[in-house]
Amino acid sequence: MASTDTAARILDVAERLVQVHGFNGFSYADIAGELSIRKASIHHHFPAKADLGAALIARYKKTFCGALDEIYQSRVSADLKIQAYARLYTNVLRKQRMCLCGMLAADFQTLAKEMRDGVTDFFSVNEAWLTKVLEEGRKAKAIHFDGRASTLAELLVSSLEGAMLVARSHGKVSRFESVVKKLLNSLLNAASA
Amino acid sequence: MASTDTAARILDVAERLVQVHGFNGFSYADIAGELSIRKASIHHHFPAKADLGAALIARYKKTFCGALDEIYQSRVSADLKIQAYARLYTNVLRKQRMCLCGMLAADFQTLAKEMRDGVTDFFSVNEAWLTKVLEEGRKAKAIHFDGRASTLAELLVSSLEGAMLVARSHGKVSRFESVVKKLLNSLLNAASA
DNA sequence: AAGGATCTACCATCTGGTAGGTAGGCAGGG
DNA sequence: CCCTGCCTACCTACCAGATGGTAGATCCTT
Repeated sequence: MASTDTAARILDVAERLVQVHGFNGFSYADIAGELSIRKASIHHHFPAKADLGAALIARYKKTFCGALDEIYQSRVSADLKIQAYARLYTNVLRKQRMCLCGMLAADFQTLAKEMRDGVTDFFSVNEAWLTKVLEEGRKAKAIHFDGRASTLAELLVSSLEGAMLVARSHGKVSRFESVVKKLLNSLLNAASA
Repeated sequence: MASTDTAARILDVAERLVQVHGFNGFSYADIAGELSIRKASIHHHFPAKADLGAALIARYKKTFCGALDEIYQSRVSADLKIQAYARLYTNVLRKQRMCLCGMLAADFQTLAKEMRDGVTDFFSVNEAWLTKVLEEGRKAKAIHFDGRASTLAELLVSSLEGAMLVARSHGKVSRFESVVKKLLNSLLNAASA
């Protein structure tokens, strides 16, 4: 019980540190200090930093997929689903954080293979989900766009990640929101959020 | 002479290392090893890592602004100018690199103030340039869009940076290119590249 | 008693950075 | 013309602190 709890608290702190400072911008000592435990305890739960990173990605992906499922289950039109999707990003940015996998994409070349695969898969899952929603939305005439849904899905993921990245250096969530509104309006012929 | 040369070679290596590994993903020792000089020599030219980073940003910005000027001077329509702008990004990605300031935007929270200001300014300069080109293009009816040009400029920068970020983890330039084509097509009613 | 969880104490290596010295170039003064 | 002084570039050698990681003891719960 205490075990699970500590492991979860380690992941909580590590997740925030990665999202704010990047994977190479924090150390086991930072986590230990914040939780008032020893570095060795962290190594007990996550032997190497790559293990911690992999666990971080797995948990983040699981949570994110849960949110995607929930949005998908909600019986609303496709454009509202996409807007809800974008709101997932806004909520992360509100916490002054970058998307975990977006941040790890920047650190990509320095990551262990297991972590790289996790990051790549995260984006693939996102794109697959969006592709599905876009295709269904087009069929139902809830949204209108030309070309392959998958390309549009890739564009949406790219733009949202990029908007977070740039907005963070401006320190303004409002900038992110106006950009996203413009993005969805232009790409989906959707009503403004 | 030799001075300038060494400093420039240090910047060349450091630039690539930042663009590939991030600002916290390389050390003075990495640069020294690659150039077969000693760490102290690098400290001679750039006393602290933040000085190196600031010089990196300044040089990158200067080069980039030169390219922007050149595009602006070319007497082509606005949509072709925007396409040329996007090609600047493609050329960086072809070298398997992330935009220097895009990468630094990820590391933003760990940077010294001078570097932060440089990164923020880089994006502002880009957005200002795009805003100008977009407004002129709209006036000349070369491109068509609704709303503020500045918002669209912010969207373009965000999307291009994000597309680079995500494409790098997929290792595919082609993915970046198709996304950018879709982006420009959708936003500017422009001819395909 | 056994197990996991946590601790203290350590380690080798790497980090950014400093101190101090050497070699060469170039000015000015005798 | 040569000597002196100074400057820049670069070096060796070093440092304190941080890094990821390990070994082994202790504690706590079942």
